[in-house]
Amino acid sequence: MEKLIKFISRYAQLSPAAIAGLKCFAEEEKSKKNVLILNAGQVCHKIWFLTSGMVRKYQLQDGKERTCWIHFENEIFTSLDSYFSQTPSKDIIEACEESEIISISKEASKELARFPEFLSFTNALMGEQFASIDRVSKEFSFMDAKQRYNYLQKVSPKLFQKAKLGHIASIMGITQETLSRIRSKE
Amino acid sequence: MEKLIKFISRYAQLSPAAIAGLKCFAEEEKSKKNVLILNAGQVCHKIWFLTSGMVRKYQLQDGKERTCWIHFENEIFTSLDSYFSQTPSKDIIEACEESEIISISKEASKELARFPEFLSFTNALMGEQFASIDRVSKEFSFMDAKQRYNYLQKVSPKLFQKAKLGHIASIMGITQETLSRIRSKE
DNA sequence: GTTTTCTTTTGATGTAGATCAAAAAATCAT
DNA sequence: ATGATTTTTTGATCTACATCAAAAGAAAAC
Repeated sequence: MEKLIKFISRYAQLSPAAIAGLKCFAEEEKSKKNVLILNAGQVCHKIWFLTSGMVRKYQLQDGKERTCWIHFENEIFTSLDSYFSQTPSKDIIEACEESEIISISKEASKELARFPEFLSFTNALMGEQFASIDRVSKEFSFMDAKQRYNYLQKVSPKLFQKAKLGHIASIMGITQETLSRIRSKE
Repeated sequence: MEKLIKFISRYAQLSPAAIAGLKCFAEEEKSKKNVLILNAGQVCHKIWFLTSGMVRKYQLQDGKERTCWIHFENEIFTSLDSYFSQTPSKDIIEACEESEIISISKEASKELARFPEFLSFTNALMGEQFASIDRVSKEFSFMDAKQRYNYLQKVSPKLFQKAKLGHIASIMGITQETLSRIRSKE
């Protein structure tokens, strides 16, 4: 919980009351390796904070897994589409290894919105995420495979230390074979 | 202005005071054909509503124009990245034809945030945009050129009535020649 | 109504990355 | 350790789309 509070305070100063509220509404959970945190078809009611471990978000497309992103500790994750539109999720979220997560439900968020600091936190976070999604998705679309490789190594070095090749390739929008060949030519 | 109020009331019920505030802070502008609304390098301080006309958002990449999207009447637009991160824009926004727009500056937004209806409008809008960007960008990345063509025709038929082939192709992430060939095979 | 300019189409050729198949390497279970 | 399973690499071939070049068509200017 301390890690989450520290995370939030990078965006807004939390009053003791807000911290108490957070402790009351946020739930700490553990998830074992390969266990699903969210399955396709479910409506996503929560936003999660990853205290420790590694979590993968992917979709099934024609029977194939398409990895969207892999999160590491001190990151926030959810199924954006499902959470905000409250429709069944296409995203599947799974723990890649034993992970500790904190969940905040949509209702809890509404309660916490009574604290203005919390509201400015969520606003700042959403703005940051917006900017980041917009920027990264455009930059990515201009790059070829090699450039994406270099870019990803910069923005998420942990990915290359911990994730499987196939998953990294999928994030890059290429096949595992192509990524293997890129790597061998370095 | 009436169109904007109507647009907002799809998300939140506006009180007479909020409407008065909006009329006070929102600025109506006209933009002639091929005039830039936002240039690359500028920090974007506004969100715009397009009352009438047609507006294109693009970036320059290695001297080439890459069209991100084209907006039509009753749509909201801005440079997401620049507006939310307050960094110089890579996006260039231009009126493709004589257009009427309404601008709301970041400061005006802050003032208007005193009206809770306005806050719930922006929250709902941001949530919807989030969901939409997340969903569309993923769906798009799974599709080949022909599928993107069919998809775009569904979600933005106006695009095909009014925009140039080269711009549509650019949105699809392909060359104009390829789009021309796709069209000829229908 | 011609000429100029801009937009779209058509053709020939090139290439990044996909697909299929199988070997090699690494990890796991017993 | 030893075999079983998973992950990564390597090779051969294929394909969707890019690039370059030029013709055809449409729109704008005079």
